[in-house]
Amino acid sequence: MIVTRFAPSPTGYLHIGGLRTALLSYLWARRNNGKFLLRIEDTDFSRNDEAAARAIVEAFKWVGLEHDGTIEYQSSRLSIYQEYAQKLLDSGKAYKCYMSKEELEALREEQSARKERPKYDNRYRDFNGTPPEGREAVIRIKSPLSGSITVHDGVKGDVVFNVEDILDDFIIARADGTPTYNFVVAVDDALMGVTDVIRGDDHLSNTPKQIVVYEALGFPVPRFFHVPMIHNHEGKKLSKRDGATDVMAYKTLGYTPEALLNFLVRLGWSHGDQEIFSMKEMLDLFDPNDINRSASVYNVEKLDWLNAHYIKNTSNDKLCELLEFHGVMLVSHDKREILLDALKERSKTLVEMANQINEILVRPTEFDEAALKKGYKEESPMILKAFAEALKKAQELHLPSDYHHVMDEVVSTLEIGFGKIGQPLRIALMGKLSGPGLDTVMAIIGVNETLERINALLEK
RNA sequence: GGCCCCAUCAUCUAAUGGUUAGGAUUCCAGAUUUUCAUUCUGGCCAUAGGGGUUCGAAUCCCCUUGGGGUCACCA
Repeated sequence: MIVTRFAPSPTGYLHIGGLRTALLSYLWARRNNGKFLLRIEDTDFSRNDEAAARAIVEAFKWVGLEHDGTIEYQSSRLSIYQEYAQKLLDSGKAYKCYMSKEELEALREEQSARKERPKYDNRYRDFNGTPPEGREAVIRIKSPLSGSITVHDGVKGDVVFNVEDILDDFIIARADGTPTYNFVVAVDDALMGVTDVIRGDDHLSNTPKQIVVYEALGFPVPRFFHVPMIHNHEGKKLSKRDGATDVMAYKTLGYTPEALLNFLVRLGWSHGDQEIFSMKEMLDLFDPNDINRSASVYNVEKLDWLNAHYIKNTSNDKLCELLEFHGVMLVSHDKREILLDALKERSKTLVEMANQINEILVRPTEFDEAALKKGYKEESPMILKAFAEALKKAQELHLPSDYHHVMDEVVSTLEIGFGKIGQPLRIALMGKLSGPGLDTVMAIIGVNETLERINALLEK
């Protein structure tokens, strides 16, 4: 069975890069009828934040990712880590180190001065004398002193690290007894039965340390997939300054989860020329072994295009529901279908769509100056009056085509071009020169409102 | 700086060692639309540089350059 996990540290919200690795882990687990677990890495109590975990779950819920089992909090697993640290102590694979932070600091400075790699000097590795008084010990694990460690990575291939270059006897438990990251990650992944670790490639250089832990404890080493980072326009790691990095911000901005997930799955992964992936297609096709080796730049232009695509292909019922979040209530509107059919073709985001709906439903309070100058001519009032009269005489106006009919009549009796009536009418209805078809707008707001809006412009 | 990773259009990417280096987004032009948007058609744009290996290299090897990541009693 394939077991994957997403293991964020609770920093306040779900990051867009985190959502990507979560998605990939989720897809791979589901595709194999495996399990996708969620673990909150909160061993650093000074940064612990309850609400952050809830924020992550909320974001998962929004995009539709479901994790299996209960959420594991590392802060509630402390006794487990202590137990395994003790095991290593007992078997002589770890030891207590009484060096103070100050001594460590001094050692590092010396080493840097000599242009050496800062590194613990193993002074307590084989210590069995009496410990110095009043010192709390940290626990260090015995790392190999020579040779190399190879990470077999499904994305990067085999990556060989020279032990002398990167390792020392690193700390697995602090002086206050709390365990450190590289230790707990390995212990938890092993205990939770994780078989495939899919995570950002910023963790690649940590992996040898985790392998040291796996091996010391006799745990099997999982498969690793280190997914390249998402970069910003400057080519740096994505940060808050680069716009929306909080997943929930995308909801506020009017993106659909489908578009966002589709966008993220195509960063660093592809399947031929295919751009549109439903969740089912992702589940059928995604394989972490196909992930690209290189980083990709985060660029929302394609997300906009995808979002427009998904809006166009969403049912009106569903759109209605989604638009409520953006303050638009349409359930009881009798021309709902006409309205949504017209606007779903022309909106990149739900926010845009909501705005366009309001532009139609709410009578314009002012008329755009430039539009008046360009589209409201001397003869315009006469034409609008004629159109208003024709509207009053007409019977049974319901569909856009009914209104179009009336426009056609007026245009041919007055022997004018369509633009002569279209531009002033557009200003009357919308207050500006752009927008959906006039016949559609009139069908939505009805005859009375249309006449009122024409009057409002004439009286101006 | 040490170590590690990476390198195809502006961006996301495709190409069993043999293709006029393909698709998508953006951008530009045309068509459609009373307008704007949509849609459709077309166009611009790439193998970082230098050496090898090979009949043949985007693809394999080496070097250079550029970029990124990581080096804690953070995660």
